Amino acid sequence: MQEIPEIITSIKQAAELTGLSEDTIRYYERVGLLPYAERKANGHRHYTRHQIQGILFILRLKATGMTIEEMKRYLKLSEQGMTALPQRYSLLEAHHDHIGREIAKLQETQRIIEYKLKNFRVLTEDPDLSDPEKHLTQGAPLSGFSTD
Amino acid sequence: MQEIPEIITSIKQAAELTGLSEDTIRYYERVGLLPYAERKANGHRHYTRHQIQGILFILRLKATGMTIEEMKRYLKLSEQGMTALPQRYSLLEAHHDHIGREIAKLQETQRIIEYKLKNFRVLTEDPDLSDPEKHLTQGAPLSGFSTD
DNA sequence: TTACTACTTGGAGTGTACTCAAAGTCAAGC
DNA sequence: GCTTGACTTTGAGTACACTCCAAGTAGTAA
Repeated sequence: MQEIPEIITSIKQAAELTGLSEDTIRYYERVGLLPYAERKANGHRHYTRHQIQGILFILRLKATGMTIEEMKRYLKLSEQGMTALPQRYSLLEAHHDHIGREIAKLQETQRIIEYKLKNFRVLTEDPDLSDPEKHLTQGAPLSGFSTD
Repeated sequence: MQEIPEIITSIKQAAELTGLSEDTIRYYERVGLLPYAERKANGHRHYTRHQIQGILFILRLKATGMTIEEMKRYLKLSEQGMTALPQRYSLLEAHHDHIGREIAKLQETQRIIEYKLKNFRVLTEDPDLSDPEKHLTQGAPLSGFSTD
């Protein structure tokens, strides 16, 4: 991660710091995920370090599968400060649980893939063995469709 | 999970067994993710247990973030049988790694959320504390944008 | 025979999240 | 003064994965 300067003087720089495209930053502003950015005399956007950190936090939420609308809801609650604390808490908690379930699903799929990879390895050690997916197809004929 | 019968006599039943909608099953067939399903005399689709298991495996891959095109690529390799084994292996391995990185990202986000939740709890125990997001904003003024 | 239900097809429409293009402004360098 | 480049805006277009719809057919039930 690079050092974020105190003031960010262009959308290009903001894009570089966040990894978003300039178009995406404008798009996020347009749909209300980002607040209307302040403009310089010539109309060009500029940002504070804090705003860039805000974008980076949004990207964290996004990476967890939050939609733009969900993120907007959360940010709106944040704007309301302490009064919306309980809502913010339960929203974050629900999202935490959601991520937990996501992780569990991914891990189970990883286990399936590991099992299949192990079978592939057996196959290459002893080239006379049959289809590595048999445990999934339960001996049914492949009929033009392979289940691995 | 319910028991899958040997033959599945309608798309409706296939939809029930897989959790997909009938439209989605037809869509998958249309785009080539599923092979052209056999038809009865009246033109209605029917399936074997094996084909349903194929759909269920596809759903596993899908759940890991594979696109339809990626799944098609993999299934195509599977059709080629043993000759494409090395390609299948490395494709699965790459996908396994991909999932691993996904999991790591999600876990990091979970840790961030846990940290924030902990701060929220401190707040409600002692209502005189300030913004729970301060560790993320590094004391910058909120300027209409909250980073949590 | 009529009604109803369950399917069929091809094609159009939807939601999400961008992504691109056109036309214009502004400041700097030659 | 002219060109170049970096931005601005609005609006249209794209990619993906469905989802819906209209028109038609086949089989069953009254």
